[in-house]
Amino acid sequence: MSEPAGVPPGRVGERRPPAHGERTRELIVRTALRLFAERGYERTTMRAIADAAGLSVSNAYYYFRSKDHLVQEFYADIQHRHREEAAEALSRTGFVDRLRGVLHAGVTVMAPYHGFAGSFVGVAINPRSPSSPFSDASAAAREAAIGLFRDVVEGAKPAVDRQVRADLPELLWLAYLGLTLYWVHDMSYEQDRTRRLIDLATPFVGRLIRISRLPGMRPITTDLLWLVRKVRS
Amino acid sequence: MSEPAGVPPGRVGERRPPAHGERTRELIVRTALRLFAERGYERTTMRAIADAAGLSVSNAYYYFRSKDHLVQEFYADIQHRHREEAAEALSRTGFVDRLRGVLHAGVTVMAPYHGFAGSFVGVAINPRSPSSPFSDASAAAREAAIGLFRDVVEGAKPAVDRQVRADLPELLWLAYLGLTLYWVHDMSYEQDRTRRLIDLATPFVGRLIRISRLPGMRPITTDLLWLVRKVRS
DNA sequence: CTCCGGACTTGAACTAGTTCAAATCACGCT
DNA sequence: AGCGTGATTTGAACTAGTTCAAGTCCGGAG
Repeated sequence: MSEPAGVPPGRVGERRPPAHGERTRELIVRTALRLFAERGYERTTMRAIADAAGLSVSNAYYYFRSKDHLVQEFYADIQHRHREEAAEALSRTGFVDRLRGVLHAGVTVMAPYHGFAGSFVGVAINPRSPSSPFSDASAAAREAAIGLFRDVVEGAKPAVDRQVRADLPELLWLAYLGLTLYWVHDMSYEQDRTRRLIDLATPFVGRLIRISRLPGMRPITTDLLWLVRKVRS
Repeated sequence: MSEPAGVPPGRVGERRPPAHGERTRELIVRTALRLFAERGYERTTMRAIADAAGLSVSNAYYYFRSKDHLVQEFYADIQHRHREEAAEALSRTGFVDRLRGVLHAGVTVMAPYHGFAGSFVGVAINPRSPSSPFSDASAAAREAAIGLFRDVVEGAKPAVDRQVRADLPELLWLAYLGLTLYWVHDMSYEQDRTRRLIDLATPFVGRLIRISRLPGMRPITTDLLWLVRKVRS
């Protein structure tokens, strides 16, 4: 599994001296993303990608160690667009409004890929896969995603209770991963169920957070947060 | 994707007139399971399975439409052994004790497969896969698994609050799926983290259930259950 | 201009899941 | 015993991800 002799042409977030290959690399990504959207992941062969980009298959493999690594690129792209799509929601003030908006933005951005997202998730769920959300390789994308939820929390007015503020972004991100799993399995028209889940669950989350600081609940909240911290990898 | 001309040699739970092929079918399953345990999923090729069982590859495909379908068989096996391993825990009385025991039993049974369980989960998470826990094909296995948690709930003394009793088994099963995901990603020695999570989280679940019927909590519990029902496929 | 090393490309193979058309086998019926 | 039919079985191909060894290309050193 060590890097091939040639060169490791850079992970997602990495910057290197501008080589000529950068162009080719981007061409491959763009072509792959287009074909994924057109025909789905499994039915887009590496040969098809190479053909459509006007290269040889082995050349594509010079830039991406495997088809999985292309998926990683896909995530980076989605992540980026999620941020953009979420901008409007982040201009609101209420915590629940912000959270709901950001979640809907995520669903909106992923929508075109719903048909074959299962394949992607299947790849990503494997701890060994570079595109696993917990892998070192996707550390950058993960930080960005958690950062989005940090914005949700920190920009909220009235401010979120201090006790939970630190842990909440990561928890929300985890919940978002869960929501994605739900979405993948959601076969309703235009994934309406997922939309509805967001609309129903976000006020509930807000309520729980508000309740969490009532005198009677404090010890439970404390214990739960302790559990969460204890259990985090 | 319709059945091949020959015959659909039966889904997991199905009974058919005892054909000769039944033997062969079981031979394949046993061989595959052994090889999976020995070398993992990906490195066990269909050719290797066929060789070890003394058949041709295409013959194996006569009995199993795909490698994924073999995974389904794997789940059925695990499920069965989970039940056996859980027997002792189900002889206890306290809800938390029972739940904890059943969860530990699950982890114990899965342990030998931890190294490559990621591949299995990756296959199963795809809604299209027959081995998805939500698929029609695994309805039987799913019912059995939920049944296990129903036993946990219904056999508990003192009895679990009536309000949540109906929904709890399915929720616990979902939580168990989540626990499995955690376990897959748990790289600690002998998955100790997962064990610890079980030990910490089960009393917590017990506490939440007890609290849920306090007068102040009732409306929240009701709303949450309503949400759960609304959101279930 | 020429040469060198590293960046980039490529066609040909290799592997493994899957399919297919053509056997072969088993067995009840005549 | 001979036959028909459906159940089994098989070798050979096909597809697609991946690897490999052998180039080709390009920019800077001399």
